[in-house]
Amino acid sequence: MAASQRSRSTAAQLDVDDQAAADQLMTMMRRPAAVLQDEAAAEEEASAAAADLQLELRRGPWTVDEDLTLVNYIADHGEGRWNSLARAAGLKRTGKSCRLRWLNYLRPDVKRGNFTADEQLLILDLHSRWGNRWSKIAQHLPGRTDNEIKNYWRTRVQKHAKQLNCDANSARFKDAMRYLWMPRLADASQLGDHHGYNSTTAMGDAHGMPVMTSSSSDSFATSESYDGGLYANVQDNEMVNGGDYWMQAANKGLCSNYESEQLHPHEHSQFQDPDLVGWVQGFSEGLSENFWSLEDIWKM
DNA sequence: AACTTCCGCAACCGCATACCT
DNA sequence: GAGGTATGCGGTTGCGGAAGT
Repeated sequence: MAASQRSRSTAAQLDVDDQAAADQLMTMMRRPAAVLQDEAAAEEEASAAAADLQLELRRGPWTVDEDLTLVNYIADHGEGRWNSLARAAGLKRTGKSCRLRWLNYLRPDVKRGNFTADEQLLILDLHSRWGNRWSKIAQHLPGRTDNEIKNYWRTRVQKHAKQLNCDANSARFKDAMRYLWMPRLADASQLGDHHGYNSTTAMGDAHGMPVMTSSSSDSFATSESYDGGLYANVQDNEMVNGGDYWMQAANKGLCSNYESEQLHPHEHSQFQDPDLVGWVQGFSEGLSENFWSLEDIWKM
């Protein structure tokens, strides 16, 4: 779904009448969260008893008012202690629900919009190493949530795997990713295209907020934990072309299962599974030219 | 125009782990 | 160490809009 498309949670309730509330929400979301204050704890205790009376909990999509309440409360009292926070804020939601809403949607630093080439490349690389460790992967994509990455994987990557009649976790599909998809993403990255495919048209999100399709250069520049990784190579513009990119990636041990001479598919068709040679080459001739075009990759 | 199918994503659920008393 | 609670994580669901017929 395009970044500009309204989210499910707000599509139903965000009409003209809600615009003022949405504007207020926008403003609040930009406020830095204050540290948790001691008096807040006292407030929470006092309100907990009263809140016990209102046992009916809301579920489903969040309203703008609920968002506002949550953002306001966190701005004043900080996040954490979600169950008591939910009660103290007067939200008829579980602490879990509040936490999820905040982390996945309301946090000021949540980046929305399509994944850039860098981000896609990083996701593919990290997933090949860690599997479905979405939270761990998300730690290396500033502003992206595990939920978003998980959805990306399920809707885009697995869709292509399905079209190829193979499992997304199969060695065959991983090879296709390594030898066809990732090099092209790396090339795109080298060309300086750090924006999502439809970023130019994604001017606003569900709340009318500007979609943060900031360049990955900006966002990744602050990543400190992924040292010496694939991303760092891309960001530092150390490599001039895809070949150098993969050579250096290999030298840094980033392509775990492959020797450096195996890394460039057009020069070395030495696959983990010999049967894959013809299979992958098939994609490089015929179908793959369309199937694995950069545009298709962006669209995924 | 009406209906159906497909797709993307927010939100929920269950479980595991961490933390506190 | 036991029990209870809070938090985090990954899998799954279901809604709403887009696309297709």
